[in-house]
Amino acid sequence: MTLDDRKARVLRAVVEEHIETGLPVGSRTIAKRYALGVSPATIRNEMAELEETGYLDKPHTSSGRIPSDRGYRFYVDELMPQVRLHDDEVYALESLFRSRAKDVVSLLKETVKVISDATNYLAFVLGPDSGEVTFNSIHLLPASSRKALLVIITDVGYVETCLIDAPDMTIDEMRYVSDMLTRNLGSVRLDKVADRAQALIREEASRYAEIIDQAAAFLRGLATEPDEERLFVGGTANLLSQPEFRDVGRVKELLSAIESEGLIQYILSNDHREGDPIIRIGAESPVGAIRDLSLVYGRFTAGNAEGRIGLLGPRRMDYARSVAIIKFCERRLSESLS
Amino acid sequence: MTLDDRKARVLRAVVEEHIETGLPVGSRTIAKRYALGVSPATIRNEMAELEETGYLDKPHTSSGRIPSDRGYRFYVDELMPQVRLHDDEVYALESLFRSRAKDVVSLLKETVKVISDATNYLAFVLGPDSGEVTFNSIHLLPASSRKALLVIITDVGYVETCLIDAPDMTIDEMRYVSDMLTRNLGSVRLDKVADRAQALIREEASRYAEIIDQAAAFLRGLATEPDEERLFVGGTANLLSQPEFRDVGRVKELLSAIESEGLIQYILSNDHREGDPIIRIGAESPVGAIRDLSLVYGRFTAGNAEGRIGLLGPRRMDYARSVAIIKFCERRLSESLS
DNA sequence: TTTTAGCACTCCTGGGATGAGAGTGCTAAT
DNA sequence: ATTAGCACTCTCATCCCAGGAGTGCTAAAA
Repeated sequence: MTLDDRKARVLRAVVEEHIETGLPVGSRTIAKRYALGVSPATIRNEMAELEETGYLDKPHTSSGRIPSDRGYRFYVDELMPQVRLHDDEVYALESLFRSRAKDVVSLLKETVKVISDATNYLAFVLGPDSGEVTFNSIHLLPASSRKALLVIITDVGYVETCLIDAPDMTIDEMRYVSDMLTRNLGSVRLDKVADRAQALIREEASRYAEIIDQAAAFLRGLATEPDEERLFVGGTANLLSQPEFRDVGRVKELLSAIESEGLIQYILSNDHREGDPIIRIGAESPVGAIRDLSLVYGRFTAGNAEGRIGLLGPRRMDYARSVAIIKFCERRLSESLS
Repeated sequence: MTLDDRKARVLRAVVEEHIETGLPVGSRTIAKRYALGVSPATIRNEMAELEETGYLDKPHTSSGRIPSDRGYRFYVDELMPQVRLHDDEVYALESLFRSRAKDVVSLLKETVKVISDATNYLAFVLGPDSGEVTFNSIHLLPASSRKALLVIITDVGYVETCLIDAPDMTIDEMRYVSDMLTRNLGSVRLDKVADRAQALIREEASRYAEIIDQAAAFLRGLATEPDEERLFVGGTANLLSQPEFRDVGRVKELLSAIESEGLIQYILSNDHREGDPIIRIGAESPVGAIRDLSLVYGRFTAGNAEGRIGLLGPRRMDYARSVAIIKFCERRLSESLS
C-alpha cells in the first residue's frame, strides 16, 4: 500500500510534529508550520482519510491526530530522512572508542551511558554470549598463601577471573598447570569445556585434579550464565523525563520488563545484518510491557560471537537519529572488538 | 530531653503505625490498635504535647499526626526494638557469602541486590577506595600477538585488568617484567606508585620503559578514579513502589542526587565504627535531595581500606529492620574481604 | 488532679457542574 | 478540487459542595 504524494507529506508532518511536541496535532498547526500550500480544511480532509486507512489515530473525537503504529511504520520505511550525527556527538563517541586502555565490559558500559545521555532514551547492550566464545588462554596466579587467581582471556577480549583454592602450590607448578590448561582447553568452545576437562583429569591422573575441577566448574558457569548477566542498561533516569512516564506505574512495569527474560529473548530471536538496525514500533513487539514503546537496535560482532546494542524509547521517539546512532555504534563496536 | 513513660509509648505507637501505613495517625486509631489503656481523648492530649515539644507534626490543622525528624530520632535512639532477621533472610544472605567463587565486585553487586529486594529500599555499596589499597602482585599475560593483558591483584581482592601494547615479547620476558614490577611496586600504595615507577625506569634504563609507563599510567588511573566508580546502587525499581514516590519528579531528583558527588562525600565524611550503623533521618543529612528520605549505613573493612554499605528509604522506613540488615552485612562483608 | 465524653470546628477529599479552548466534520461557496 | 464558516464534541481546569476524619476545648466524672 502506498500513499499519494500529498497524503505522504501530511503524514510526515504529523509524525514529525508529534515526535517533537508529544501532543496530538491538528490541521491548523500543520498548515502553519509546514509549507504544504493548502488550507487547514484540505489537510483535515487528508487526515480524515489517513485515519480511515489506519495511518493516524484520534485519542478522542475532537482532538488532533497522532500517528498509529502503521503510520510510524510508513514513516520509518518510506519518509524518514537519513540524518547525520552532529560533530560533537561523533566526537564524544569516537573518543570512547579511541582510548583503548579498557576492558570490554567498561567499553560496553560507557557506550550505553553515552548513547542514553545523547538521546534521553533507555540504552542497552547485550554483550557477546560467552557460551559461543572460545578462550585464548588461561592462567593461574598466586593470590594469597592458600588461594590462586584463575584468569581467563576469551577471544573477544572478555577477562574473567575467580579465586580458587590452591594450597601449597609453587609458582612453577602454577605455570605448569596454566600451560596444561591452555593447551588442552584453549580453542574449545566454552560450553564444551566441562567434558574436555573431565577427560583431561582422567588422562593426567594428576595431583591437580582439584584445580582442574574448579577451573572447569568456573568455565561451565561462564557458559551457562543467563543472558541477563551480559545485559547492560543505562538511562533509567533519562526515561523519566519523557512525558509518557509521568505515571510511575508505567516506569515500574518497564523496569521489570527489561530485566525479564522475555524482552532479551525477543531481541535475540530477530535475525538481522549489521548496518541495518531493526525498528520495532509499539505493539509490533510481542512483549507486552513495551507495547507502547519503540525499540531500535542493531548487532555487532566480536570474534565469532555477536552482541546487540539498542535504544528503547517512547513510540514517538526520534527514529531517524536513533538509527544513525545505532549504526554508528554497531560499526565501531565491531571494529574495536575484532 | 526525655519523655515520661506514657508519652514515650504514645510516640512509639504513632511512629510504628505511621511506618506501617504511611498515613497520618489519629488518636482513635492508637487507642484501638495499641493497648495503652486510656481513651482517645487522653491520647489526644498527649499528642498535643508531643507536638508542642516537637516530636510530632501535623500535615494540616485537623489531620492525624506524623512523626517529625525529632520524633523519629527519639524513637531510633530510645524506643526502637532490636529485631532479628527472619531465618529465610539470613539464609539468602548467608548463601551469598558462602559461595566464594566470585570476585569482589560481583559480591558487592549481589549484596546490593539482595538487600534492596529484601527491604524495597534503595541499597548502595561504596567499595573500598583503591587509592588506599596496596597491591599484591602484577602480571603480564599474552593476549594477542601485539597486546598483553596487565592483571593487578590488590590486597583486598580487587582484580583489575587492562590491555596494553607489548609487541614482540616472549613469555619469558613477560614473566621477567611481571616479577620486576611486583618486586618494585608491590606493597606500595596505589597513589604513590606512579612516582616509584618513574624511579624504576631510571634505574633499569631498560627496554621495558614503555611497558612500565603503561602499567604506571593504569595504576595511576586506578588511584585517581572518582568515588562514583566504586559505587554500586540497586533497587531503583523497588523505590518506585513506595507511595512517597508516586511523583516522578521526586524520583528523578533522587536518582541524580545519588550519582552526584555530594551524597557520597557526605557518607564518607562520617566517621563511625563497624557494628554501629549511622542513621540519618530526613533533614539531618545536609544533602538537599534526600531531605525527606532517611539513610542507614554502616562500614566494612577490607584489608586496610574501608567501604560503606547502606540503605536509602523514605523517612518512614523500617529503621529496626534496616539496622539489623546493615549490621549483618557489615560483619559478613568484613569477614569475606579479609 | 487526672481522665473522659461530648460537641463544634477545621480541613482534606471526591464527585459533579461549568465554561473556555482546541479541533473536528460538514455544508456551501469559490 | 479547495476553502471558509459554523455548529458540535470532547478535554481540562476550576469551583463548589457534602461527607468524613480528626482535632481542641469544655465540662463532667473518677
